[in-house]
Amino acid sequence: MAGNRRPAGRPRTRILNREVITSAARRIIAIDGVPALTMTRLAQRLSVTPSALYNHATSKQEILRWIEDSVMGEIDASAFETTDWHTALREWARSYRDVMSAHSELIGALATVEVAESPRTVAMYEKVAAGLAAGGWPIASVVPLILTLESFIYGAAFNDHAPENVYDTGELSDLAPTFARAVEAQRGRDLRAINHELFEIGFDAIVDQTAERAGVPMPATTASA
Amino acid sequence: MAGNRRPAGRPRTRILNREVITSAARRIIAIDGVPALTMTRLAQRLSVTPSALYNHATSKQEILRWIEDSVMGEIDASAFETTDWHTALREWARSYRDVMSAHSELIGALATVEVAESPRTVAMYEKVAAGLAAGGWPIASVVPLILTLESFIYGAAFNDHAPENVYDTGELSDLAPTFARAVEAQRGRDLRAINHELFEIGFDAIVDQTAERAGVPMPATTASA
DNA sequence: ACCTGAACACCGTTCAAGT
DNA sequence: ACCTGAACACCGTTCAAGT
Repeated sequence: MAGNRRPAGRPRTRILNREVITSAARRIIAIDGVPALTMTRLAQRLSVTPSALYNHATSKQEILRWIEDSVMGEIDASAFETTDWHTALREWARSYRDVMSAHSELIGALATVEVAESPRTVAMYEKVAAGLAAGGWPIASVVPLILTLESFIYGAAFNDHAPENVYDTGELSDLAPTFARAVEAQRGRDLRAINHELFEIGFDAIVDQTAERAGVPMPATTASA
Repeated sequence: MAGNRRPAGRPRTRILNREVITSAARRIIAIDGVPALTMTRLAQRLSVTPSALYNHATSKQEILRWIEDSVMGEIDASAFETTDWHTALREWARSYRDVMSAHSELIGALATVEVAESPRTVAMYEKVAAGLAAGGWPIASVVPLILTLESFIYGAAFNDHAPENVYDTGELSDLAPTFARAVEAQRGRDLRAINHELFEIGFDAIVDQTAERAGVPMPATTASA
């Protein structure tokens, strides 16, 4: 028995696991972006050979899924435990938007991945689903609502990421006089601020209409922080 | 003079250009997906050596931008020429959603690219901007409206692409009983149809609220095909 | 059980050499 | 002006060999 335990004083050398790999990978992405995440670079950060990683992950794709779950775990759905569903849903949506916005590089990779092996992601959805159900939403309307809001949230995160000059027409402005004028009218305005303002409008619009359609009454006291 | 012209009967061998490269690339993506688009594969399709492509495009990235412009050019904004802005905007949004949905693999790559060297994209935006301006929209509200709708459209296209089982919790369903039940309640229902229905709701909600805010009256006869 | 080191089949891109 | 062919510096992944 005792022979199986590592001798005292000898440093542990087996340090690779999902958690440690995920956080090293996220650090690389945070510093140098998604394209910088290579198996070689990741192995270097972990003081290990690239092939060693394959003892813990079956592929780079799997590591990307770990990262996704890790990011989704940052979304704050705790408001469902403390306030009415409408307020909680808004705070969740904002948090979701902010998290996705901060990791917009990943959106393309993340959006189509299944949720099956992603414990933190599933936990997040559970909080939302439970909160909505407790708030009077019929179970059959929960997924459609989440789907629609996610649509909007992903899109909003995209726009947050968009460079200031996405709409610059460059040499083509002669061909697009009205559009060029419309773009010019935004010059100097904070696109991000506009975007966030529009997010609130869109959120209210979607939730109000969906709730009405599902026959769900608004909570008595709707805070709108 | 005559000496510069290619001799009759000799086949032209210089056939590479933006158009021909773009369409070959799109065909590869259509058949085998985005990952299958490599410079080698593209060159093969064009009966040419990979390095030959670099006489026409400065990088693979540039070719991806050509593809983006080509895809955006398929969005139908012609309704602005024939009907009121509200109906036209809806038809444009549906077309945009359908085009993005059909090319959802590209969304991640496309969303952050500038519009500067993209003539068909700019032409599409011009139709929308001109139509809105003619319909009474203040020029300063045009870009914000487009931004918000694009948010929603991209998100909706994402959801169209989502596999049926995105929300399957797998072995984790014990940890997420309510969410698992909510997902189960959708089983057998056509997610795509639900998604399209919700798209209309979201669209109306966003446009109505944004128009009201901008002080734009609805057109007298709003068709809702 | 886990890591190394060599190898494999690819990538995108460059560049001298040809016509 | 445009294409070829060889080369370069990478990729992700596999696998026998070690401990």
